[in-house]
Amino acid sequence: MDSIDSERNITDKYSLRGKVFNRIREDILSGNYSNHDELREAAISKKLGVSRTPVREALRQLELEGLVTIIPNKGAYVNGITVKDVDDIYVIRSYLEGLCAKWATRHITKEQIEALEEITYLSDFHIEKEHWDQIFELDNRFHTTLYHSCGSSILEHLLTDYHHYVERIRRNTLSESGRAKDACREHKDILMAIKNKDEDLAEELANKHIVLALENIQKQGYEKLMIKKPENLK
Amino acid sequence: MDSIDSERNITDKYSLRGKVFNRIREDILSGNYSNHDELREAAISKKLGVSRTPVREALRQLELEGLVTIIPNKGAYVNGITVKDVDDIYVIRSYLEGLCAKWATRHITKEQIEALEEITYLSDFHIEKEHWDQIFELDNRFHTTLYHSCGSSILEHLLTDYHHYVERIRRNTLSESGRAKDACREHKDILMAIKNKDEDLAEELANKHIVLALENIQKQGYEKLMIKKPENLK
DNA sequence: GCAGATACAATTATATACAATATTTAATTA
DNA sequence: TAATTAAATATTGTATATAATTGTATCTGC
Repeated sequence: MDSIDSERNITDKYSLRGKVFNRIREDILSGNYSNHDELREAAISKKLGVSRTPVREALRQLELEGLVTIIPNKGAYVNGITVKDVDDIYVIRSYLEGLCAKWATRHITKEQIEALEEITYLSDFHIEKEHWDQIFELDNRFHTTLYHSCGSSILEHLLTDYHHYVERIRRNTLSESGRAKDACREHKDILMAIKNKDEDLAEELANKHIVLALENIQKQGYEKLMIKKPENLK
Repeated sequence: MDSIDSERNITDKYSLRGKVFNRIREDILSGNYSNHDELREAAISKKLGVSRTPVREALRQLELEGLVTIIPNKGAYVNGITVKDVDDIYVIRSYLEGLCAKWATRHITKEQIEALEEITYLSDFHIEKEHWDQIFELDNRFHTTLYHSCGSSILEHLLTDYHHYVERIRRNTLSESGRAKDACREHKDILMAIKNKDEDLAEELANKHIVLALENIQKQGYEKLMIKKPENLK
């Protein structure tokens, strides 16, 4: 049940192009395509029952996102996400989530703090019950709320992108290990530092939170995590 | 003479869409459009003498880049770059350029070091002669070479994007102040740290390099820097 | 004069048609 | 047979046509 709203913006929900974009993106990130696979417009449009136009637009966007490479007059090719990419993204995220927490300390509102408190509170409940979908959903909401509270649309945009990029792997780590409990503990610590207006501590803790997440992934081994999901594509 | 190659990839040079993309992007970044201006497909395609298709594809890409907001079935609107955006980008860059220098220390090749040495050497010459175009060009090359040498395509992609984003403002600071000389000095120090395999120092210096650049911008005042360029659009 | 309905104009969204380019296959020649 | 060229085929690039949506102005009834 991929229930979290993967949409990057309103467009995606209402336009064909948005749906095509999300679909191809999802297929790449979840491993339904292999690296360097050729993405033929006609084939995709036929498979999805639309014309080539929305497919083209989606491919162009995916190119900008870095998930697809387009060679003019030749074709579009999958830029699969490698193990090294995941490592790099986590390190980059560790820096930026730190910065985000720091800025959030300055800009966060009362309402946002309360939202974060509710999230961590609820997380405890679902972790106890091992409701993996809800745990993942809440983890997402914690981070995106924090991104929004930092007061920088630039940083929010960037972190949201990366967060999404490693969505699949994050979902797996949260459910297939004891990571969820630790993560929730770390969330609470970060939130406490923010509430105490200690921006340096908030930065340090948020940074460490991502470093620990990466270490957890590495401990589990990537093979298990980046496995192809046997989705029925019909 | 906007001579530096603004192309993000090969596509841009050969396809209409790429040209349209670069043109609109350039117009937004240089202030030829005002914030929240509506970008009508028909008008742009007519102005540039192409059909609506490549214009649409370009607008979709610019949406992903964050420079344009698209409201479904309504229109595309300019997301101008604000003073706060510039500040944020510089702070984000300071973190990431630091990380880049750190990684470069581990992954840089002999040839790349030599390229960087040549760049700083040449810079001295052109700074002496106040050849602003060449100075800017060399500054670009120093940074992009460093981005490439860090061994992470993800980080390279990201930094290249931001570098481009603030291109106009960077060009102005380098030419309208004594910043060029300082910047070159800092480049040399960073390079020296990398050569000495001191990754922590390299990170610190690269970080500081961007912080100083921002302080310089703030000292000059943004108004002067973000001024609309009176390009003749014909 | 105003609230709501309706028709019309403007604009985007998608589909289709056509053109340009690249790739493959087959034929031809040394 | 191997290499080269030419025709056929497939694929992308661009333009145009049609459908759907939104915004606006006008009209109607009160």
